[in-house]
Amino acid sequence: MKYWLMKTEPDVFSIDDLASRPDQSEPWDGVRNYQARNMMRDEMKPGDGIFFYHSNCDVPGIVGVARVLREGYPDHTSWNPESKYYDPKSSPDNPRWFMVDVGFERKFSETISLQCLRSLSELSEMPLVRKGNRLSVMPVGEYEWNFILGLAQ
DNA sequence: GCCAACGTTGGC
DNA sequence: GCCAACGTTGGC
Repeated sequence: MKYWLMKTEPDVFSIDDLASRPDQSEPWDGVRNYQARNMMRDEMKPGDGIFFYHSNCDVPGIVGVARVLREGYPDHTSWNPESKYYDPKSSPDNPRWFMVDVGFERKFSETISLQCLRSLSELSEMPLVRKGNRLSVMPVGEYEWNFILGLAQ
């Protein structure tokens, strides 16, 4: 089992949105970055843990835990001309973009802010706290996973 | 294959 | 809103 961190802008899709879905799950569509795609297509497996991260907001940080429910499959929004995620180079026969299904697990009582994560030397190896990291899906080590869960009590 | 121009991300 | 960092595009 592996661990991940997935970023989302809460104005677009927040952990509360995930929790209030009828089945508390959501296809993680719209990722248009090759590194992130490769992880979703090739590496993420059902049962893997996900830190749910809010970006571009008042207090950016980890707000809870989700779980991979379904491994990578083609992101159909990529061949829908009506979608804002449309990519003319993607088609059902030759899908360019992939997504996973994500399920709600828990919301932390308080956001573990990026500022807090940056301040902890134990987490200095995380890609998240490295300067200029823009990946919306990134792996989390088992040590960091458990350490951060400890912060959340 | 290089690299300048351009677009996007995301913290601040 | 600014801007640094980084990814993508496309001319050559």
